[in-house]
Amino acid sequence: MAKHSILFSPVKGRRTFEEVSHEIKKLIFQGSLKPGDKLPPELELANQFNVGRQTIREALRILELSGFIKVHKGFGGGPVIKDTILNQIGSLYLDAFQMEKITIDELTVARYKIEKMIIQDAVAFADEDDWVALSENVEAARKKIEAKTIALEENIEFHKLLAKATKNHVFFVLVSSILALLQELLSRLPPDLKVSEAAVVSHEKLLTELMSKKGRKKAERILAEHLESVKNRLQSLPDKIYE
Amino acid sequence: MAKHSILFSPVKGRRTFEEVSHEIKKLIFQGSLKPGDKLPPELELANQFNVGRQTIREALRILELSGFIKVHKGFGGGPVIKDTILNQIGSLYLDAFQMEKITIDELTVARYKIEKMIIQDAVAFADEDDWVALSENVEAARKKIEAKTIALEENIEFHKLLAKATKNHVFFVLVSSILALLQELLSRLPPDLKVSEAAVVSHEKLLTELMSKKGRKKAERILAEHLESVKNRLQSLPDKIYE
DNA sequence: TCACATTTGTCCGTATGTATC
DNA sequence: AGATACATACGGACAAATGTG
Repeated sequence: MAKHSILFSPVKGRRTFEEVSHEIKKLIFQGSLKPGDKLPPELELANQFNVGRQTIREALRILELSGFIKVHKGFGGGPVIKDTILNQIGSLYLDAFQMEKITIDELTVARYKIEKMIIQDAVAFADEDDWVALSENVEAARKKIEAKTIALEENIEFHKLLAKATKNHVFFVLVSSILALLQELLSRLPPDLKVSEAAVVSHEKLLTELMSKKGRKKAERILAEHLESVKNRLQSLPDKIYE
Repeated sequence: MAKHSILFSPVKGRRTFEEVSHEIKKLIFQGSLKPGDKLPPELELANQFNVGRQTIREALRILELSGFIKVHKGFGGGPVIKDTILNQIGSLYLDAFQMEKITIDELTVARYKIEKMIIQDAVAFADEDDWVALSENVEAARKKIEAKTIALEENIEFHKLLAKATKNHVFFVLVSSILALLQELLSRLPPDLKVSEAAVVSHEKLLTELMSKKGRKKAERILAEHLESVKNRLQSLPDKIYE
């Protein structure tokens, strides 16, 4: 028993489906349920928790929206544990950004300032593994471009790897959620190979400057130009995302 | 009709309850549904959308978790539109916090760097209204302290007002979501009048320095000390938030 | 305090759609 | 192509909570 009752979640007024989703979350946090693991089908979950199917379904909706599971239909389907919940935060940000009437310009400015801060910490704290991961990323992106396919995932991943190199998980979460938003927005534009290639080139230059550990100022300039081009691309989006 | 078909959300594989929640979201974004407005009861929603009640309930779960509505039980109850969805992001961050094994230390460092960046923009872009709002905030907090009650909401609000003064909504959303997480964590600690008062004093000093427009360096130092004390308070939290 | 109406919360039975074998 | 196993969705029923008279 803890000294104070500070670690108990409120039970009063807790609905059954909240109880169920909380229990499953707990198993995930404890590591009993790992990414890729399959949960039993709804009917068996209902039996095991001794609740109705509707209750299970509402619990699954919560877990799904929170990003903990993905539900597959059909034979051999059912709820599967996902590997990250960060993308889900991004979609909530998308709603928040819509409600706060955020402009592409504000997004670009904020992203530039935050990522500028991040590359400072990245060069300070990155280890060999980080540089390898970043190099492999631009290499993979380059190969995709040469195969005439766009490298959206790799280009997004590049910025996540930078954030990871700071060794601060908060930056990683913040950048990941902003990037999830960005990916949402970019996915609404028609794919463009040239734009994708330009991004890869920017990343290559940026990485070179960062690794030289002397060209931080130049790296900042490359970052600014890179984000500006993304911004221009975003400008062609319609104002309202919800039709 | 738009030039490209980029503004259509995917309909493929869209489940009915997603369709319903999307429609209601749309009404909120359009302003047809404003905060405080009541949605019809589940059964009538089911009739209006011509779907079953189960479908409506799953749609409501999504809207609830996303922070768009709050559901009240009993007579005169039903779904009510909320005024902000930002707080909801905090609880998702709480999950990410657990999943990504974020430490109090990382949180403090990240918050300091981001808020440092924010006060730079705040002094640059704040107008008279912002300074008035900030002054009124510390005044209200001071009065609460003198009445021997803690000023948690005011102290959280102070940092939101700073972010608002940057005139960049992205910073506001980012800071709001981090603060929502912070509030979640602090609410798990027993209230402490002295700590709350110390925070108010810090805010007063910080504001004075910012308004003098000369003491930015000093303001940064005050901010650092202030966040450090919040950090020390958070250290007493148990490791696992989920019991 | 006591009914009473309203609305959410929960369960069950059944039917349909869908992906895999 | 057909059978299987699963999610999805509908309708009806009752319990529990909540505000009203």
